[in-house]
Amino acid sequence: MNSFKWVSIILIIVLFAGCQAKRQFEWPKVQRKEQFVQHKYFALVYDDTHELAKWTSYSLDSDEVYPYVERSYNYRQDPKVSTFTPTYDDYKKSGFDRGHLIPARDMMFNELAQVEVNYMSNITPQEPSFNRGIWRVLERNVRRWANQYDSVLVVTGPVLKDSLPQIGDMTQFSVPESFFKTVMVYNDTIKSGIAFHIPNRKAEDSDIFQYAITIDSLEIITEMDFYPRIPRKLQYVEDTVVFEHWRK
DNA sequence: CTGGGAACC
DNA sequence: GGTTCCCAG
Repeated sequence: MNSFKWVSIILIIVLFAGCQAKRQFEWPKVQRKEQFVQHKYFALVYDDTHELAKWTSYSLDSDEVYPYVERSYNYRQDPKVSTFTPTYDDYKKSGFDRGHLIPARDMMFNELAQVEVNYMSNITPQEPSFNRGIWRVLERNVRRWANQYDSVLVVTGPVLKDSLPQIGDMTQFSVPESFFKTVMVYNDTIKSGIAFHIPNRKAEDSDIFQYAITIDSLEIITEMDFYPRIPRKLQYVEDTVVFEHWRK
């Protein structure tokens, strides 16, 4: 009886540790003092000086790409962000799109996902020609890769730095000069990563691969550690881009 | 909520 | 033409 009790406890600890490791693998390293928010379908860190998310992280599986619910335009305050975020009205007549970091289209597999994706913490000011142009093409490719590889891990964010231009009436927030996205395929068959760094303006080149870089290079630009739990032996996933894995 | 625009397949 | 980013009213 006693040994059964101990075996149970150890089993629970091992299972818990396993779950923790698996989940943590999905998002970048969280620094001290950062405001980390965990929703059901994605995680983010909110930057209170820029009043934007510093990064968002989610996984997209092939069976989530098919839309089951309608697209919502109900932009609400993120209940899990303790500080006040910019409002819907702050973007009115600003000349910028309310651009999603995690695409609304990727969270149409159920109602809660669609509610969460429209929280203002996931919204950033994007030049319309950027958001509706090359950014959308990149997002469409992410869905293609999710279908192709069953599941992808995606980290998306604005490149935040000092002295960005500010907009907003109620809440002042920064207008990023560029955005990034990392995509990681990590399963038993294939392990491969790619990053994109694209200016927040009409793209000179419509080919997304002109903006592709290694995850390592993006880590230098953003001063972030995107996949802190990746084993040392698999470092090539971050320091190389195998374009054949990503091109059609 | 409806209509329309732009970019890109 | 269809899809998917949106905005304005």
